[in-house]
Amino acid sequence: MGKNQAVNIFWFRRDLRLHDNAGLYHALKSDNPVLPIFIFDTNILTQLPARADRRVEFIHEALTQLQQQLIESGSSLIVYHDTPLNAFKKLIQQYTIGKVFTNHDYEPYARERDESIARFLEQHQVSFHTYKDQVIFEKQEVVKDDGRPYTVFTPYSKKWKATLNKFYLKTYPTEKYFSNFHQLAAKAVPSLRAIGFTKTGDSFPSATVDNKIIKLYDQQRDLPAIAGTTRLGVHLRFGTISVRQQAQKAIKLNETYLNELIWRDFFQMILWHFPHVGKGKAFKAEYDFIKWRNNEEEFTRWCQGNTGYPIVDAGMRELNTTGFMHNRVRMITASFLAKHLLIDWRWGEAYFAEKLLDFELASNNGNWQWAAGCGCDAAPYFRIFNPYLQTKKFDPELAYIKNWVPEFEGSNYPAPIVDHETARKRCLEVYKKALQR
DNA sequence: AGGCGATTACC
DNA sequence: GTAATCGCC
Repeated sequence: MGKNQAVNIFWFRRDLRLHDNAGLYHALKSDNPVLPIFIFDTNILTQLPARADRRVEFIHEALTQLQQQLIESGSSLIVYHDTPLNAFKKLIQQYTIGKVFTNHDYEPYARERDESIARFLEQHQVSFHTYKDQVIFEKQEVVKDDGRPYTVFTPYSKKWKATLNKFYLKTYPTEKYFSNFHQLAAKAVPSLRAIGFTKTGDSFPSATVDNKIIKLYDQQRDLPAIAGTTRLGVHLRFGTISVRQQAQKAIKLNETYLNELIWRDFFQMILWHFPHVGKGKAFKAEYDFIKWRNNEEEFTRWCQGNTGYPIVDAGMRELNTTGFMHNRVRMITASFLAKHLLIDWRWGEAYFAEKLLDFELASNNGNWQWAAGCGCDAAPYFRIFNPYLQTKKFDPELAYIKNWVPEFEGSNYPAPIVDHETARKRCLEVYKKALQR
């Protein structure tokens, strides 16, 4: 134990599971016993606006489960509450470390973090080994014939499907090697309170989903009144399920659902090749010339679900109440903010980022840019959702609206924040002006 | 992953 | 009158 026996480290980040975990598999097959760690990154936690945070709580629950499993293998997770650099400084003092293993993360902050950790480890003669785990294809694995990245989804998805074979969906049989975890006395996972947070009292979606939902996915996914989506986003985000196993199900059960998983790869790929989109820039630079109105009072009404457009308000209230919003309604509310209200899509992106349990930077940013028209393969600027027609198509019985905005027919319900036709024309003018430069 | 107005087709 | 089609935003 301690300094004498060399260990290798497996660093959990957004892959909070023991099964079918690429980096963990390679760690367990390596030359030393594996010490599993997790770092509550204070660089991130101190930026969070509230002390009750659904995502921190989700991670905490996932860690508690990991810990139980690790204890069964005679090992223990070591959880730090610090900056990653400080955590590794402590680790190096305490242990003789040969190698550090972890899985890829494609976000701008994560890339900088991993580069600095790699440099630090190198100075201490520790090698850093990283693996693809959270997507089926990453980086350069699916590119155009000339080697450049795709920026349009449909041809990307065709190449994605053509490239796919069993090899890419193979699960990593980590459980064969659990005896290679470093044996140590159980260490407690610090409480939420110890890392500066409180309970939200919310419950989280299940990590398993009825196959029927996936089978009917193409028919029901656009109807917000129906529980027709998987709600697995958060589990893919934090790796409490494996994307490979999920893709296997999708291939068996529903191609439309598989396409959603491909969108997820697509936006991670876009973020990797075009990191500026994750740093506040439009994918299409000319859209950064749009003169946003940015009316703060209107933004507040949008946030609170008081725009006088029932389908928009229903979505925002679902988000505020539950930390989830149905995807069809995400598109409607996003389009409404950018196009009807002419409020900078980045305000909306930030609001979703704060509220969504399943928040994923790559997908959230990609989809907001899609809705605002400034993304790769985006909705053309002149495609402006009509909230009433969207309601007629996707909530014809008004069941979703009645659930979240029960007063929508009463005299207490606000008049529309802006007339649809007026807003539509205004949007076309403002966008046109910016794009005609 | 649309919507709108005009035109045309059909009753 | 109303549904399908088209060009444009």
